[in-house]
Amino acid sequence: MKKRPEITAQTRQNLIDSFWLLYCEKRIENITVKEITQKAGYNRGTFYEYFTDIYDVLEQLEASLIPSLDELPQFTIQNQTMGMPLDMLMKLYEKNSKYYSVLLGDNGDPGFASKLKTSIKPILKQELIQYNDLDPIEFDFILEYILSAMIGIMSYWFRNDKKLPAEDLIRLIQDIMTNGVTNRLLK
Amino acid sequence: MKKRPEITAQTRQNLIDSFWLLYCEKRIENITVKEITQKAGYNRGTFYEYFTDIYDVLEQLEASLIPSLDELPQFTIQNQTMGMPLDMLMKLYEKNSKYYSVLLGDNGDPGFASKLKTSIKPILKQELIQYNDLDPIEFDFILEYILSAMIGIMSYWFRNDKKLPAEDLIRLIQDIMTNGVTNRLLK
DNA sequence: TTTCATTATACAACAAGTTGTTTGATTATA
DNA sequence: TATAATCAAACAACTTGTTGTATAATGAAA
Repeated sequence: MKKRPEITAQTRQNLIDSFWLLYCEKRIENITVKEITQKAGYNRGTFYEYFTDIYDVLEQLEASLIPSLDELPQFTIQNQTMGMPLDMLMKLYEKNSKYYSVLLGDNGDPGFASKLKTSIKPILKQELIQYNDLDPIEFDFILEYILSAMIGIMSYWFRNDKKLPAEDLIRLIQDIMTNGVTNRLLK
Repeated sequence: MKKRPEITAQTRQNLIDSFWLLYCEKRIENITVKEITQKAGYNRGTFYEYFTDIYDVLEQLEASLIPSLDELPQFTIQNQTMGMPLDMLMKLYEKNSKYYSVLLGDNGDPGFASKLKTSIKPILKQELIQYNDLDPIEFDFILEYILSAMIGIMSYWFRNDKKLPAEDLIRLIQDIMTNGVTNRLLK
């Protein structure tokens, strides 16, 4: 198998691309193998040479979008001051916005947000753990809080065509994170 | 049709219940009408007397889980001090935890979180708008931030069998919201 | 270089299962 | 007894995953 990588890689990618076009339009459960292969110009059977089923396409695609530890921008308190994972997430999002805004949106995959959090948590943890003596459990909750908020607000930002200038958004989040949301809300 | 509401309401509920048992086990697209009606002890045709298709069941179920404006606990700055929507969401979640933890979980429906946010936002907005002079757009971002964080951390809490005592969780969130997350993280 | 067997790639056709609908028959209740 | 509620059976249309087959690129032998 796979003795002609240029060809199979191309076919694979064509199928993924067609899948993505459909995924942007409708829920995954309404996508058929027939549609994908027709759009890509292949026989339906060919699909099964590359994927076990439609969910396999999504999984493979998602896997390629989850940053591995070493390719994530290195994160230290020094270079990030307070920014926390803000920059990291921002860059990640920017780089893959085409996919992220859909996967993290209303018709996306709730599992993807989890995968993303899971991949980022260890990095933050490792760096932050030395600066506090929090109960590990409580620490996890705080991380979950931060990442949920960030992913939520970033998705909102992309969804709404970046109505707010990027600088304003960053300033806003940083302010909320350092001074609390209450102060900002109650003047 | 529907001249004997007691009976039809019961049937409807039985079908929804069976659907829910299956939904807790597997992805919605692998659920068949046959399975639902078999589990509930009805003929397959009966299903179509009540729902147009399987997604219709989920939609109807979700609709019953989204609080309407008037049934939401009234929220005022006075009685909530800083708590913001915390108590509100907490009670809502507690009341429907059986469904919320699944719908908001990894295999849930990403659209449900949106629906929930959309239903809560106006209430917060209405009450909070008078206490600040924020730019409306920025205001929306802050709301999105808060609700994403809250829903995220609450889901995490339920998913992990409430490892943290409820009081601790509430105190934690309130602290983060009033004093910022940074302070808590960096001792 | 040319030939030819190998095999990677893609295809067409298949059985099995689901969907949503329809028709007409059973219950049971009011 | 009239009819609401459910059931049984059958339907065409569609999707799925698999199997066996054709095409064409590859590389070793002549």
